Amino acid sequence: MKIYDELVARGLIAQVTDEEEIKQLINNGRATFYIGFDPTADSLHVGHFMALCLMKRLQMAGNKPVVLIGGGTAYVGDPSGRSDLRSMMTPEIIEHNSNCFKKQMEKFIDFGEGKAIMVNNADWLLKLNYVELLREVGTCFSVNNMLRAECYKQRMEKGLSFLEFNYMIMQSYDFYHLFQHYGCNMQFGGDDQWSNMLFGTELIRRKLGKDSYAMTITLLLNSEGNKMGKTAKGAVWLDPAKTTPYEFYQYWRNIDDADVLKCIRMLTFIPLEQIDAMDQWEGSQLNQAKEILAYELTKMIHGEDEAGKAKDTAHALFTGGTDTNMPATEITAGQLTDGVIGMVDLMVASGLTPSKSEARRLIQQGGVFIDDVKVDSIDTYITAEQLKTGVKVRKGKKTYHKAFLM
RNA sequence: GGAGGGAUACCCAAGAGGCUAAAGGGGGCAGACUGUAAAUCUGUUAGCGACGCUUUCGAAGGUUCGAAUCCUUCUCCCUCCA
Repeated sequence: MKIYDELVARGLIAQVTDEEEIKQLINNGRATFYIGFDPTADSLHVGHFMALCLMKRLQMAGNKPVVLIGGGTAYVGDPSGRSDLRSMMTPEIIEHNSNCFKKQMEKFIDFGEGKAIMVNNADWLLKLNYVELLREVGTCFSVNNMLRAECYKQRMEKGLSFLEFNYMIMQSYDFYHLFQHYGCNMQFGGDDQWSNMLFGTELIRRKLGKDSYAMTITLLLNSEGNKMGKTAKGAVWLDPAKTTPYEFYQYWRNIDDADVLKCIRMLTFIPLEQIDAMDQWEGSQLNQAKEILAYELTKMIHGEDEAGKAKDTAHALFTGGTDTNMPATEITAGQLTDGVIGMVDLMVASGLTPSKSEARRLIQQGGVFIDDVKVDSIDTYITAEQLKTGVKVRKGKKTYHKAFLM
């Protein structure tokens, strides 16, 4: 199966400008394509991961990826998919985030000689002169058309600042720049980028009279139509310091039935025939599929060792065994009073609850367990002896934490 | 620049001098049921030395025994006119 058909079969492609042409280009490894990543945080998240996977797949098929770090566009801020103004980032933060992105990407994409390149649009965008830019590309953009773009429509009611309105022009300019200087003839991105990307191809056509192509990746939505990779606490990060491998594993392990196969198809490199076989799975077998998904993804991001550990830990915890890999907190002697620590304080010390009030509430509702025995009073105390061997604190059904005394 | 409207907890949204730590919904968390899923039902959802105390209704002042509610100034947002 050719790469393009595989992408379609995996459900990765959302929209394309010229299907035949794009098919030809990528199937024959003749595309030089770019995907932009704005450094809005100090770690990549699941959304970026999809784009990187696509990049990897295309690279394996002989195409040349260009990773564009949006060090310049981050100064402006993309209004797409946002209902309010982004807070402006300082140059220092942008710089820092860009570096973090770089490091994480190098794990996925082979930046070897001639294989792929990484560029930063700060290198050309920040040098632009306002009036010169207006004269160079200003006539190529119709405000009427821009306002019709989906990404702005949503903002017409809430308000859209001129700063953000210009984001599209910056992104279009990037494509134009890369087309000229790096022979980049294709742009990929999330589906929310579609209008920004189209204006890029339009700019190239008007300025250079050449064709260029754009393709968007399906947004990873769950069965309820919300973006995946987000939790109440924020994004699911790829940086192990922000989302531990175990948490990462658990995120996928706990996914809805309805979303498992879709995720396996879109995110893993498991051969399609194998995935098609899983399509029939139901009930407890489908539960197995979640484990496969969680393991595969954790392996890709954190490596085989970490994935194995996460899996073992999960098995041990959920089947009642003991395991040393669960998140742990060290209690110091100073936190003890008369050789004991109150259950409420222990909850807070281990980060299981943000406040004592919440810890109390949780205990009163019967949601806290020590070594799998329900804690039935907020006046429960844990002794130094117990802590020396380590106690397993469980909050609810799924959150485990170990506390021990050094 | 002018005329109106608005800002309430994680989000949406009621409240218009004491009965309000603030209705309702969403989301989150926990319990029951389960397959570490979904759906459903129940509880809970500011903090703390906890039948009490402290902080919280955009910000700062003021009136009052008492303010999310009344007054003054300021900040931000929206709509209409220019």
